[in-house]
Amino acid sequence: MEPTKVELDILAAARELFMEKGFAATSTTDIARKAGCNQALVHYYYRTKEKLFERIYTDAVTGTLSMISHVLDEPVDSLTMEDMVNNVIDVYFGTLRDNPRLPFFLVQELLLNPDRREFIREHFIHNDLRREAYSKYVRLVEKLQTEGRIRAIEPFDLLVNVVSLVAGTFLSLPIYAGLLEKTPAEQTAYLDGRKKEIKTVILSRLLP
Amino acid sequence: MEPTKVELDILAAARELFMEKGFAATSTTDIARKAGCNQALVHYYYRTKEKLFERIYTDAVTGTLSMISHVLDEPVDSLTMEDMVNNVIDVYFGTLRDNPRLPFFLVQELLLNPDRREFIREHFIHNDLRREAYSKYVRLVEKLQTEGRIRAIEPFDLLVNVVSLVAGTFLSLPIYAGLLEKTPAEQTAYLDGRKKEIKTVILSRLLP
DNA sequence: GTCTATATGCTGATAGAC
DNA sequence: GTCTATCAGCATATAGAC
Repeated sequence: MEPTKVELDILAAARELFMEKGFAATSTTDIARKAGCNQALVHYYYRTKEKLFERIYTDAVTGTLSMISHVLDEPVDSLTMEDMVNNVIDVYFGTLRDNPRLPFFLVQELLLNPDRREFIREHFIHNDLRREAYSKYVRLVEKLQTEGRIRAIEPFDLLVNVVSLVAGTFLSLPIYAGLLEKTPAEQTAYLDGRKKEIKTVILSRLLP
Repeated sequence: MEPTKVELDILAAARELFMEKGFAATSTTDIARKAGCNQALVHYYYRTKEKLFERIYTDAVTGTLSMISHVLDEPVDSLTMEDMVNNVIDVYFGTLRDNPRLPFFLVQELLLNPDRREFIREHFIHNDLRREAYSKYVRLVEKLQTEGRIRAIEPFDLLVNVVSLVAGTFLSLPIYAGLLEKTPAEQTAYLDGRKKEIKTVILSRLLP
């Protein structure tokens, strides 16, 4: 059955509020107000606040994974390491520019609610899309290493490095922007500077 | 006046719970139960949950800053860049090993509650201890750069790089340990591996 | 200082009219 | 499908006995 307009509005409102204030601090009344409907409708469509959250969480995970998977599908033989690193960081940055709180949201709710871990394990760790994307990625890194195009590195380490640096940049953005009172133009300049710096860091680590 | 034992127990219980579940999901009843006293006592000593939180937050910020400041006081002329990077990362890792959720906690509550930003601004951005530590740090980086011991880099970028990589490691630990079902020994090995990798990354970026 | 009792308000969730 | 009305439960915070 086709989802109602209100149904989608509730989903969108909930996503924004969960990202903004976290699961615990968001009430179904907040969600209804933002969606422009009655509080009872939130429960009519999604039954519980928990189920609504799970829907949003899995959507976010799936979206992130398909984004990553897509980047890894690009051919690599004709590209320099510089181009490859550029592509990956550009795509990652582009995605987060539209949704800066996403990595924080994903980690946050994983850390805060132990009851939620089992759920996340099933939908993330045992996720076919993720398994496929990750083994594809590992094969690529090992190939580049065998060909002598990059220095020795554990694929998992490289992944954590990139994710940490990019996510850390977006986490530091509200500190930089909010606390140091920077203009939007300065924020964009900050992100561009960080992007360039991260490329330098990763290339310095990888190149022989 | 000397603080009571119960007063300190409440503070410790609140700190653990805020770090574990976040501000919103922690109730003063939880805190009282963990501290082994009555719920009314929490309010008797700290009046509101918010004030109790602010106390814990400033303590955490001050502790982190004095740790950083202390590392920067070490003499640098007789040290190689390798030694310097080793020292900083070792100290940073050591601190977080005892308190892995600290960086997450600090960022989390800054992001989630806009009302809290003004408070954090006063106690963090305009904090004398922080100003002193940061300008000390900037002078050090500029000195090393002038002497040609490191490549050109913005001091703020280097800071964000190190913090992102180390914090990212501890954020990825519960994912690595909790979701992938790793033993404590494997977790220690993971942290040691990450520490070595981060030193490699930072040195690759810095050395000419 | 420490307790019990309680006030007041908001929460998630449901029942039932339309 | 959408609303109003309402439930039981828990939250923070305080009053007042001891």
